[in-house]
Parts: sequence; structure tokens; C-alpha cells
Amino acid sequence: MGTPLPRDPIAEARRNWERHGWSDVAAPMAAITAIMRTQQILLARIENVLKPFGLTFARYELLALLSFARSGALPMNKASALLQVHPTSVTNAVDRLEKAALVTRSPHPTDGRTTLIELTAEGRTVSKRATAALNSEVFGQSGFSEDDVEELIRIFGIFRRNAGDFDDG
Amino acid sequence: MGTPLPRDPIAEARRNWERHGWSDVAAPMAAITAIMRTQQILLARIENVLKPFGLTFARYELLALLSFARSGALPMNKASALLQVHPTSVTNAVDRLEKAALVTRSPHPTDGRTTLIELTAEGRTVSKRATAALNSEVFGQSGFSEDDVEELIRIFGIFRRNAGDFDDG
DNA sequence: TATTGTTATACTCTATAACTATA
DNA sequence: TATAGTTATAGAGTATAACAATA
Repeated sequence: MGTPLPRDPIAEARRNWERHGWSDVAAPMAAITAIMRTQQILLARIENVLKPFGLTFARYELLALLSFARSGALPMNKASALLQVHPTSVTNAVDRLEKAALVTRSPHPTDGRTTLIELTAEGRTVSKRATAALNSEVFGQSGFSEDDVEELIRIFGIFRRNAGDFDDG
Repeated sequence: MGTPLPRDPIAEARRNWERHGWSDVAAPMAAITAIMRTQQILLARIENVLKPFGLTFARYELLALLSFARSGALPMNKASALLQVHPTSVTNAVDRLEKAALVTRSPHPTDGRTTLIELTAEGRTVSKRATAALNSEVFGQSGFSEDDVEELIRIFGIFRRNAGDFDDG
């Protein structure tokens, strides 16, 4: 968004916090602000790569999830739980993916309440291509060193478990 | 969003990537996915704390930025640059903050093109209270160890500089 | 009675393009 | 001609509540 700033704005915010009597929380404030900004940068890169495929990140995640299911199909509520998003978000994403003919809805064989989402052939192809693009253009040049990548996985693994995302250790 | 999963879904995604021939980028993929998820959790906590103040995170950030300006006022484009958001996003945020009587717009004394955003007395009060609430309820219990906080600041500092956010080192 | 999913509605933030006014 | 800001418009994700169908 425009030209680089002469100073790191988050480092400055940290100094502001310290200067105003919030020294005890200035560091975590800076860390959390940095997470927000980093996420924004990464999301922009990801969406940029996905745009040619007609996908957003939310829809890509659903597609990728389906592509790893043995049968290529998942119940709506399973997808909602695994992606950790609201059921209405899944409904929304499936609506759009279905319009794009990348997934189809089908009734569950035994439970009449649940709807299965299934990858179409084209959906599987698009998923593979989008994954290849993301891997080479984003994940393959993340800008994090190998050691730092493992640090991030460790730190956020602890955080997410403490936040109640999952149970195992 | 529902009950904890029995397994870490990001660790599982990493294994899926490795199993499908993407071993070389499985780790950064997992790290980036963890960043996305962590940001989501933190943003939800922040918005939850800010809701009683009638603020969103975007509006809070603008308020906090103004509260640290010596004069309590900033040009729109300066705010846009420092917050690293689109000018229309600033217009939008200022519109709402102005309706809430937390900021006012005033003409720049010498440059007729630019608009100054200024904190009202109430805006300053709300900013202080919201900051206190965030500090005690979010930043003060971030769930990251002190060492990990410094690690995050370091890692994301490098990342953001490489991404072109700022110039200094 | 509880669960699954959809619909309607509403509210974010974000971005592009077109436009006005000023430098 | 370039910059600052607004407006209109559009699209995204997310969430709550009400509802239908099924278990």
C-alpha cells in the first residue's frame, strides 16, 4: 500500500506504549500487531495467486480439504469443524463453488439431515493446479528461514492448543 | 467455533502435503496456515473487547494512532500510510468515528487538498479506556511466553521489512 | 428434543473507478 | 499534471436468528 515507511511502525507503537506507562504489555502488543500485519500481507499474496482460478482463500481451503478426503466427499458439518468456520460460511462457500461446478451437493446415504459436499472432476483439477501455484509462488518463497518456520509452527501450535482449537499434544 | 478437534488440523495438513509430494513446502504451508488461524483467534478476542466501546479493530487503530500524535491530529493520507490501509478504508473509518463524535474533520491550514482528522475529547477518553481494556484483557494475557513474544517480533520484523513495509534495519 | 443445513438479514473491511478540488 | 479525498459500487467473510427437515 504505497511506498515503504522510513521506520517500522510497529516498533514505534511499541515505544509509544512504553512511553505511556504500558511497558508490561508493550511487547505482546507489538507481537500481536505484527501477526495482524503479516497475515494481511500473506493473505494478499495468496488471494493474488488464487484469483486466476476464480478462488478465494476460503473457497480454496474447502477445495483442498475435499481433495484430501479419501472419498473426495465430506459432510457440511465436518467441513465446518475442520476448517473452524461458521456453518453459514460453509454454506456460502459451497454455494459459490457449486455455481462454478467445482463441487456438488448430494444427500447423505444414511442420515437424511446431512449434506455431502463432493469434488467434481474439474474441482479436483482446479484444486491441484491452485495448490501447485500456491506452493511455488507463496509457500515456496515465504520469506521465513527454515528455523523460523519451525519456530512459528511450535509457537502457534502451543497457542492454538491453549485457545481450544484441538486436544492432543 | 464448536468443540476442540481430537487432532491438530494444521499438523494433519502438513502430513497431507508431505504425503502428496510437497514435502519441500509442507512446513512453510503449515506455518502460514497457523498464522492465519492465530490471527483469526486474536482478532475475535480483540473485537470482543472493543465491542462495548462501539469500536472495531480498524477504528480502534485509527483512534490509537491519533492519540499518539502530539497535536492529536493527522492528515488522512498520513493515517493511510501509517496504518497501511487503502485511503477509502480511512474515509470509511473516519465517517463512522465522526458519526460517533470521536473524531472531527478539519481543513489543513496551508494545503487545501488535505483533510485533518482530530480526536475529540470523548475520542481521547474512549481511546484511553479501550486501550486499557485491550492491554489487560488481550495483550496482558496473550498466551505467548516472553521469549516467544520476542521471537515473533524478530521473525515478523524481518518478514515485514522484506515485504517492503519499511526501510530501516 | 437435538441436530443439520438453509435462508434472510445485517454488519464488517476492502478495493476499483470516476469525480472534485487543489497544488 | 499530480495529489488528496470522496463517492458510488461491488465483492468478500462473518455472524445471528428463524426456520425446515430429520434423527
